[in-house]
Amino acid sequence: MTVTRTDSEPTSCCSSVTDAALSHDDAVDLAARFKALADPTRVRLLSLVGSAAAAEACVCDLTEPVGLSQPTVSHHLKILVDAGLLTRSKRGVWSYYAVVPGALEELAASLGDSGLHS
Amino acid sequence: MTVTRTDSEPTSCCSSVTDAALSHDDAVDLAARFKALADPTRVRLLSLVGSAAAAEACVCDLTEPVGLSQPTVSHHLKILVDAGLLTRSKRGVWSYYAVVPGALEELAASLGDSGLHS
DNA sequence: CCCATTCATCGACATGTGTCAATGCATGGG
DNA sequence: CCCATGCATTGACACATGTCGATGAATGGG
Repeated sequence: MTVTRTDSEPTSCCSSVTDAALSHDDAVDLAARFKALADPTRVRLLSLVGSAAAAEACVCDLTEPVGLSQPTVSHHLKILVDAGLLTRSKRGVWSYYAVVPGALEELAASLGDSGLHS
Repeated sequence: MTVTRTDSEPTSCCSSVTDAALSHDDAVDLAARFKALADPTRVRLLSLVGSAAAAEACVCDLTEPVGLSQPTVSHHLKILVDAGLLTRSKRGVWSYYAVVPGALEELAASLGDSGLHS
């Protein structure tokens, strides 16, 4: 449940938080993605997947570094996938997670590209 | 309570999430700041304050746009201040809030400057 | 065909979070 | 000196969230 941000192309293209007063819907959309990053475990998982040698990682490689149970790790990974920050590709018995290209950059742009004109 | 991120200069200077595996403490620090943005009301408040004509706003100017009670707005503003995203300056009976210069840009850098080398 | 492995889902629990009404606390005007 | 005003704090409540053990589902090997 939660966000289920299936795809939904960016509701507004190039607005940053402090550029103009955000609409209610834009604020909801932005906050939903930030909420996915509002947990140390998920930030760490994103970091682990993104910095992996093969640019992807399976759950079995992630449980030990974060020190949590497998169901909990799967739970966090699902949240990151639903937020559009990770992708999941199942090959054989393994589920490989990878960072969505440009997703973090887009989020960063929504945050602070207002600093570019200062 | 919550974060009480009084100041604490950035524990790590120039690391982005997907650059290398974040340490546990770095992940906690990053997630704490993202948590402040993990609510639509707070994103909206940040937007309202940042886009205000005088670059600052008092509580009385913010309650009506977000459609919440005054205590709730004060609560959210306190969270944003504790996260180091807003400053509060009291003049007379009014409390004026302003966006901390560079705070959002720094957060954005921690997020996605890894995209610059792609 | 059976079993081990990998992962997702479920149910349950403690804790955290957003919200409000009521109250407290300064400040400034009469 | 008293009172109105703007804001912060408190207490309370419903709800969301992180975590785990147990279970289910799918794949691949013997």
